[in-house]
Amino acid sequence: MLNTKVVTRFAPSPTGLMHVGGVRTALYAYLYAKKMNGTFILRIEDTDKEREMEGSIDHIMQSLRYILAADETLVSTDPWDFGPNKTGPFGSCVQSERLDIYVEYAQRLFDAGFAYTDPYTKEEIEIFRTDAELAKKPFLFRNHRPTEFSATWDKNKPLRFKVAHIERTEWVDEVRGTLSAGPEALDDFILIKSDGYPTYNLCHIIDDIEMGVTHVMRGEEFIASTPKFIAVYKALQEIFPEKNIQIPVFVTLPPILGATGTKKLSKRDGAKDVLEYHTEGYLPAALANYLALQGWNPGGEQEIFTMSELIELFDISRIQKSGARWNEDKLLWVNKEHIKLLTSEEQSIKIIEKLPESILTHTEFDLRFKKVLPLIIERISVFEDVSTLIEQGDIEYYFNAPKLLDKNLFHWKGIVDPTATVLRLQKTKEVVESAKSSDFDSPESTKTLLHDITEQEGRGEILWPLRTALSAKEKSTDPFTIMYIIGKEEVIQRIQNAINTI
RNA sequence: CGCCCUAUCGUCUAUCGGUUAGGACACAUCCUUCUCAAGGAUGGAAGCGCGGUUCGAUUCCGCGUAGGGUGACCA
Repeated sequence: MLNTKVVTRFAPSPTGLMHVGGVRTALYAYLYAKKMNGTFILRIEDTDKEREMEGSIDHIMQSLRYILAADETLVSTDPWDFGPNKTGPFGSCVQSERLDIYVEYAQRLFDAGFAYTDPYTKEEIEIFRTDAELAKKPFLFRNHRPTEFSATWDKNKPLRFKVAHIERTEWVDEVRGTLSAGPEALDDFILIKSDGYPTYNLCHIIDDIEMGVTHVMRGEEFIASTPKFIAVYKALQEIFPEKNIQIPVFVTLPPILGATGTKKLSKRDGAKDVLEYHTEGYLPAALANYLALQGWNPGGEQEIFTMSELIELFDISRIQKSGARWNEDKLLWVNKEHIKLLTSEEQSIKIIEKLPESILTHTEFDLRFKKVLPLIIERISVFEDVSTLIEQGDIEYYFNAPKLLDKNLFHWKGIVDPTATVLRLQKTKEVVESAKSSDFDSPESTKTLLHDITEQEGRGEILWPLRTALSAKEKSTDPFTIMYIIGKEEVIQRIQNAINTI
């Protein structure tokens, strides 16, 4: 009985910070696993001890926890079924803890004649390579393959895979269709380095087999080496017929291009550490939404999706072939749309945690905040924008009377006429003083309250100085809304302050 | 130099041989009784080129062209 359960994996090497390209690969693997009720594995490929970076594994885990927190059905804090902190039936998910397994496989490959000790030094190989280059010929190690092989594996030297059949390779990629490569793509490559560490080429295949991985999602940089991997699979199938080894389904993902240039996204192109998006207040659901659409789409015209919708709709056959350029403007828009999707409680929590004491301690805070919330929401794209609004004094005036008034700001269209401006403010104040409290029930009712005076005196003539008196800002929310928020008494006070200033 | 992949508005994309080639982001203009914001309306904007198959090609095929990947004791 064949086990048909889908198993996907994300297998980064801990050599630096995660950026959005890597996270998207993880996201697709996750979406597909969830859609198929399968298993998602986070595997750490840390066999290159020279390039490994301290703290990188932790950073990878944090990054995945951040973006996959978008999955509202997730109960655990860890989105992976198996990972560096959770071993599976196959053992550890960290390759450096699985070295024995690789050596065992390598020995079997050696015994079966699929691997041999590389007799050359690095320097000798380098000479072969430059010779080939000078002769304008492609370099193939197998042209220098020794004619006789030692009977025992010399572990002080690299172990090379011996390609059994030098021939054209053809395979099916779920995204690209039938792919093929000529025999030039096949060469003898290193399985185990002279330092005893196995290479990616060997480990990832063994792990995929041992972990039962059914679908391998990765970037197009791996297309070129796929014939080599297939050759290893074939050798292993021959050695271990009882294991019923299946070649996984290959799913090639298109590259994410930098905002400028034509190359794959890199740090040079402004690729940010994924956790920076966290710091900047991007919602996991928004980043997942945008990222999912960067190289895939379900057809149709909907653009905003929740994580469960993405899981529901995700479909390998609709993954894009060509690269997608990273567009931070659109990401910002997607985030804004997701902020709107939150409940007002969720929005409030995110905003309140950024507000200063001077606002939080206001006696009418709860009452006013409820009215202010939608005004803030329509002015932000990420929650971090709230901090900017605060710095610019765009929130303070909803709560506290402005302290510094610029007397030049009160004059409509810059026509400096203090007498006229004071007179209009005076008249406005009188209207407000005679108002009923119900006139402050909504922005519409305050507008009605001022209807007659604005008609008589002119809209700009009345509203500009009034709004300036209320907010002390050149640009702000309209006066009707501010009046509704702060109430009759405070409106009168602020107008009086303005009159006194002018 | 070899092997390989890709190609629709500025960007992300829809179309699965027949459409006035649609949507979104960005941009511009207008509306929304002052300024912003948000919202609405409108607009400009695309099938890389040449052949072939077909009654008909953005779509299928070939050749160019352009961009990209790969050819590590990296992954």
